[in-house]
Amino acid sequence: MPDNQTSAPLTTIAESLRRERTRAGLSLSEVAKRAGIAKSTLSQLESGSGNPSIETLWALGVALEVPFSRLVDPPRPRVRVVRAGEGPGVTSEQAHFIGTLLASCPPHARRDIYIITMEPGSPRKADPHIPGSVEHLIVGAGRLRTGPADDVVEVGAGDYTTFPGDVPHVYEALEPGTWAVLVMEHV
Amino acid sequence: MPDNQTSAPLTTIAESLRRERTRAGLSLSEVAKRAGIAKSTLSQLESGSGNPSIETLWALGVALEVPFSRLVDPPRPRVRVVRAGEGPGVTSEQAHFIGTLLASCPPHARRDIYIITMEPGSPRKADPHIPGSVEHLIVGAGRLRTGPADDVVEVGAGDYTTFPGDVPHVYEALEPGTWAVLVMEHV
DNA sequence: TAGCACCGTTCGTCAACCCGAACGAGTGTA
DNA sequence: TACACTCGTTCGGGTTGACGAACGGTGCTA
Repeated sequence: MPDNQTSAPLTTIAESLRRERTRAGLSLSEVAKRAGIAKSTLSQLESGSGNPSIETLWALGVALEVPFSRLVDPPRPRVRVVRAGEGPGVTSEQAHFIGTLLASCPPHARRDIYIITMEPGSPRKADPHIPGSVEHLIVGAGRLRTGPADDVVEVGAGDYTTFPGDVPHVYEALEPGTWAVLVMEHV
Repeated sequence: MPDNQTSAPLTTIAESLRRERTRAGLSLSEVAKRAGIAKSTLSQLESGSGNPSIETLWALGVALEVPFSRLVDPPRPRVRVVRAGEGPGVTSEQAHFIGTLLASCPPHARRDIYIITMEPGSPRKADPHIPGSVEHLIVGAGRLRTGPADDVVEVGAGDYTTFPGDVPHVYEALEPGTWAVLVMEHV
């Protein structure tokens, strides 16, 4: 049961609207015109005062060209790739030894460890797992195209990537003898 | 640009509300009371007439114990796969794809993921971690001597080993460019 | 400097969302 | 049969969201 219900959605929406709008490089007036709403309404929404209706927020999602859920859910980092040898924060260094923390474990999460081996050919399309699941992948050898169906990345030996597992995602080996460590995380 | 924006959200919300409510086995009155909204409001929403505000829909999401996004996103196919031959060992086999479950995660355990790279030389002696911790190691390349100080094993690329982490243990690379995935498990 | 265009905010007005109450229908019980 | 209870729907009324207009501020141009 993911408790993303705790935080008030209104402030999240306010932040998301302004963030997505500035990211797109659009003015408040322009977005309001595209969405077909009054710019005064959008101004109040971005200031945090207001309780928009679904249709209003939906129109804004269309105008900003972002999926609706991105406006209400806090912007979770989706696909993250750590290339071999450039891990964020070397945590332990001792004689000829380097440790890199790839993903610390959230409380009460469950992580199962797999090794997967693949050969080039038909890409494997994985159905979504239970909501909230996250996949971590470290390539041992070969090259691999993987990630959510709409956001695929290519990783090689030693690379690390993580992405949500509750959406359709793919695995496709690009070289013979490709294998990887897969850590499946359930909430 | 995922075009999940096309379908009208109101009918989707209406269906989602009724579906999630019946799935939970709750009456309309009960859900309305839990959400703190009038049951007339919920009745109109489930009938498709109405354009709820965010706070109203959020309260319903909390009452139904479902993440907010499930009420607005079209019901994604929640395929829960129970593969043939479940259990430790080969769990999934598909065209050019083999998945092997190395270690199923015990409940309420925490697992942190590291990549460690080592060069031959002086072996790294690790002090015991907190009691109950277990280390899982998958070698990406090279060779490695590791394990508790009194029970060292030698592993190569693609090998997996696990041993208790709450006793003194060692890591020693036997070849240049040795690296491995380390999953540290705390209870 | 005056003029213009656009920016984002604030102010009244209207529609509609949300509410409480009342209503008809179904079920179990004395 | 009469009663009590709960179900989900429908009906007036108040609060509020969405709208349009006007406002001050900024940058560009003649």
